Amino acid sequence: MKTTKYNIPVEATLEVIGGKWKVVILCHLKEQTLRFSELQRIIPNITKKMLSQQLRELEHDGIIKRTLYDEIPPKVEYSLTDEGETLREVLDLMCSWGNARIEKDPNAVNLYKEHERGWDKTLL
Amino acid sequence: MKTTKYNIPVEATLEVIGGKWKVVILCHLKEQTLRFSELQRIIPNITKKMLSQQLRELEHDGIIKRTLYDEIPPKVEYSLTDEGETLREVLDLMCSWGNARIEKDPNAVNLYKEHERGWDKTLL
DNA sequence: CTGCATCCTTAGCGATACTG
DNA sequence: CAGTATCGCTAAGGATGCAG
Repeated sequence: MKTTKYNIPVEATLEVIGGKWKVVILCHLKEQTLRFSELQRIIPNITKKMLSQQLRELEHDGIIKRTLYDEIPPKVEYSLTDEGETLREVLDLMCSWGNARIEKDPNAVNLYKEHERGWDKTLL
Repeated sequence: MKTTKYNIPVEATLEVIGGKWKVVILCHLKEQTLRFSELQRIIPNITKKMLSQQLRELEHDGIIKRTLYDEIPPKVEYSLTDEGETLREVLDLMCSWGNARIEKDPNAVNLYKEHERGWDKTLL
């Protein structure tokens, strides 16, 4: 039983979409239903373990829906639930804010954390 | 010079407001200018080190403004910059989404009390 | 009051191997 | 294809003390 008390309501949001990967995953799923392997491909830096873990948590929180097709080979699709759809506005805004920031100053963003690994993926 | 590329633009947003504390800090600062000690008081679980660290990063990223009053004892105020103001929509939405989610969960809503000090240890 | 320095703990995350 | 299991590292985060 969960006995968490929030000091401020936004912590409830962070509990659901916080962490390194969930917003990225949801930003893809809000555009289209995707299979596990498709998510892996368009999120190049995530490991299977993390992807699986984050998807399970999002499913547990009622944000995404997991559809298993009983085929060989297995096929699983992930999509937003109705509850997940209520996040669409938030996700859209976060995406467009990121876009605006990148266009404003493409360099300023990474001046601070020099230690961070650069991603040379051609995919964007 | 190293150039960091994002696989998806929203990662630029996460780089600025990601982590455990920044959204919480900004949700307070979007309502009012606050001193260091005031932030410490209304975010009971944050340590001085983390608060200081997160504030510095937010300042470096141009999101908040640090105003030092040359007094004894020292007085420092934090507020949103114009760039920080562009986050207000995002923050507002995240806050209201959290509110809505709490209201859906009778258990959590009963445990939540705004601006009360510390955690209710009787519930932990 | 506002913070930085130091040391330490933790848990998030990753690499790899394995399974139905 | 879609995961799980195990191990281990590292960076995030925490406790404490010192300083302007």
